[in-house]
Amino acid sequence: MPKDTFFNLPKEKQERIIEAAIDEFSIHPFHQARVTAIAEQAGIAVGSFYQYFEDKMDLFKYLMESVVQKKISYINRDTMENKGKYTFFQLLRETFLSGIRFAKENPRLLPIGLMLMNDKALYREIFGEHVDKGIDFFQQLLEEAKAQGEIDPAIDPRLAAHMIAGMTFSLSDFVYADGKVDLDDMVIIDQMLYIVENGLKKK
Amino acid sequence: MPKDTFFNLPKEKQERIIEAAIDEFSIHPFHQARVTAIAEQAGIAVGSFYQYFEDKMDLFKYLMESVVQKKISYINRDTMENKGKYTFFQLLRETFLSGIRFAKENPRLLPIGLMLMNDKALYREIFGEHVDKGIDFFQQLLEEAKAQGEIDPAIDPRLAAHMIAGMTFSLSDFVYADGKVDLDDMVIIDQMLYIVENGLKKK
Amino acid sequence: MPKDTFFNLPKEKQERIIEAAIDEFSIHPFHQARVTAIAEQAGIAVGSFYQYFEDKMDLFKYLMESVVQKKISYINRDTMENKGKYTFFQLLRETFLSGIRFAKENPRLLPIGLMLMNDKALYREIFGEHVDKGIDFFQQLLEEAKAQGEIDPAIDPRLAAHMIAGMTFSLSDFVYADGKVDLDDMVIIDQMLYIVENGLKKK
Amino acid sequence: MPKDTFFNLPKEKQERIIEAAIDEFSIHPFHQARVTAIAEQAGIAVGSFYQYFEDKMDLFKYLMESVVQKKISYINRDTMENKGKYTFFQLLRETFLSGIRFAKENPRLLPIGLMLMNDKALYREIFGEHVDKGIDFFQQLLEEAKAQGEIDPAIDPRLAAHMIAGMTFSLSDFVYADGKVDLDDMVIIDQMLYIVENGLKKK
DNA sequence: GATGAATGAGGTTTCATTCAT
DNA sequence: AATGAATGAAACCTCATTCAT
Repeated sequence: MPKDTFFNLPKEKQERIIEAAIDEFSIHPFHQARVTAIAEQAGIAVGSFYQYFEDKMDLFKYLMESVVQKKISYINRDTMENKGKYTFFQLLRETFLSGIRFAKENPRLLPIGLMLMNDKALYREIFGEHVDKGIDFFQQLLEEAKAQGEIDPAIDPRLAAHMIAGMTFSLSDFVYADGKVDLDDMVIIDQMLYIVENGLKKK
Repeated sequence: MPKDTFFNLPKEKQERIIEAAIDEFSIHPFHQARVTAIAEQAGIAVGSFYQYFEDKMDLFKYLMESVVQKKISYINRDTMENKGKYTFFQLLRETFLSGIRFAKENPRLLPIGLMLMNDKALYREIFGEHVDKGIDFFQQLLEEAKAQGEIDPAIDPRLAAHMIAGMTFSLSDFVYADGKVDLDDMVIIDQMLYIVENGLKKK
Repeated sequence: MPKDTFFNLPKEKQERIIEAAIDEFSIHPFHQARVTAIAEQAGIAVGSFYQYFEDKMDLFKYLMESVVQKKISYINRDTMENKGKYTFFQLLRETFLSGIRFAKENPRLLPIGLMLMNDKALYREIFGEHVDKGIDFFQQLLEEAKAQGEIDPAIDPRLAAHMIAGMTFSLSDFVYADGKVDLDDMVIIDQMLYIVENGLKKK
Repeated sequence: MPKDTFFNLPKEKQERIIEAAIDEFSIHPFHQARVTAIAEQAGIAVGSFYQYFEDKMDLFKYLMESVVQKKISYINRDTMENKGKYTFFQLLRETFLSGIRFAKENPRLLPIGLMLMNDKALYREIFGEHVDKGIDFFQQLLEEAKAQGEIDPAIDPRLAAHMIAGMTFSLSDFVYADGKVDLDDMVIIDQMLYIVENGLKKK
């Protein structure tokens, strides 16, 4: 956790530091990211950095937790409130939509998350043992949907959850990284869902 | 490229070095991986390392290119020869199967690939600007299949290619990392294909 | 020398700062002692510290000089006033007694003094070139006693002074640090003096 | 323990490094001593330092253990072999003599030992919990001598041991630090012993 | 070719001191 | 006077790479 001194800073300065950190961490994996670079970019002295944060890891953890919070809030805000009213595929649509919006509005966060995902040692240090929450989330949705008869009974929910979770990565990646795309978001989502829906729904 | 001295080494020694490198790079991201550790593990002197390779990057590039070659060869060997005889979904099945076999037989390569995937600066240094070959590959298959009328004409091939490429990651991940699985590989593949096929095929 | 601002402080606050300093310096050698820790412990801001003292050394010097003053006053108060009435060995007894009382009442000062004693560079910076005052003190007493015929004429006063000064260290150390002791202070002193007296007195 | 690389070095280079270390540690307390200064003085690169030693503490521990070994060897060589033939006071004389010779021949080691003595935390890290061996040594000698009837039965051996151990410090200090001395070593020793003997021996 | 010691740039972190309020 | 954030010079230590044998 950042020290109080950090939170006492004017919002604008907090922003600058966080932005600088995101810049650095989105280009370099954790161990390669340099505190000096962050401080420089943020326009503060290295010493100041250590007034605000315990150490490099402290900032990184804070960043990661913020990202998770932020991402969850994106989804929750739009989607979860109306969970009851939606069919599984409608929920999925909302979730994808949130995911895309998040990716578009925070493009540099994605690589950081991905790097973290693939440095198991680091991941564990930050989130502990528990595996990807996203997969669990989709699995539960799928099980409920299956119980409701929305989903083809032949389908294994955990496997399908893995696939869908993977797709959200592809999706984000697709939207912001692939230069060749000219479809607009809605169309992309609808295309994806069309495929997924046909793939999963009860016939 | 490794120096001639490396290729003049007895195969057995080459192997030992490559294995040691894979060990190290599969645990640590490139910049965190230590030349000394590789040399130690391989049972050679650090000085020798620099007789064989220009520097750390030289070895890493070589490794990555080998992996790509190896992965392609896995797929080619079993699949591509019979490309003409298969339907798209049969080809996909073969491809997935090869992918799983590759992942199972070379489990330590996966994390290396993933780390690389997400360190854009590094990725570019090694593979240049060109994006993921896998996506291009699936896109081409899909376009051909669409032309043959196997695929729902409403589907955008590039998007679908992205999704499928993403799935191969999920797949590998699922197969060897998710402790909860007790399905055997064949069943997993069939389940996945069942979903994909329903999602994509012409109705 | 502390600045005027320090002496203008309410006594209670001065005390708090001095106590905090003693705490810190008795645990860590000078260079290891942290100004921040002292300020924290004293409940003042770091900035304030520098309103009161030129720098860390300024406080330390002041502390050391106070200690010397205090120690001398301990001895003087009880002993020196009656210097004329006592024999050398009685004086010595009083001095030892004062020393023990001082050590018991100010246990944290001892380690500071010892550390200082052994960091010659520091010692010189604080007390200049002049050597241990304690030795001079005992030497003078001894010379007077020798003149009075109390002391064995074969004895070299400076050497004996060194020995006695050394003993005061052992004594303090013995009294408050050696767990195995169960003699009470008086007995210890008397034992020591018994030895010293037999060693020195004219036969 | 230094690494093998250190012991594989030519003796001359080992010497140079040890000398440089003694230089630095005899001027500055452990935490203030700079690895860079040692390396510079020894004419090696900082990196090399870390090829030879685990870290600064590693070198320091090695140094301290060497000192203890060396000091013990000084005493043993001359004294302990003939332990049976000597009276207590003769043994003491030999011990003092060894002590002085050691101090004269290794003048810079003394301050290091003293600094260590007074940084309890450090002392414990290096020698563990066990208290000053010197005191135990003298205590045992005293008890044996008391049993033999050499020592005044009124004397408490532990207290006397403390005093004598303290004297060895004063002694070393006296010999090499006090500019005013012009007595030669033998005379000093004899003077001291004269006092001690009169103080302790049975009447 | 093989070895492993030697090198030194570079990274993180600490902390005395200054500064602005 | 009081505050506590800001500063930046060091310090320790790592490790890719070079060098000498």
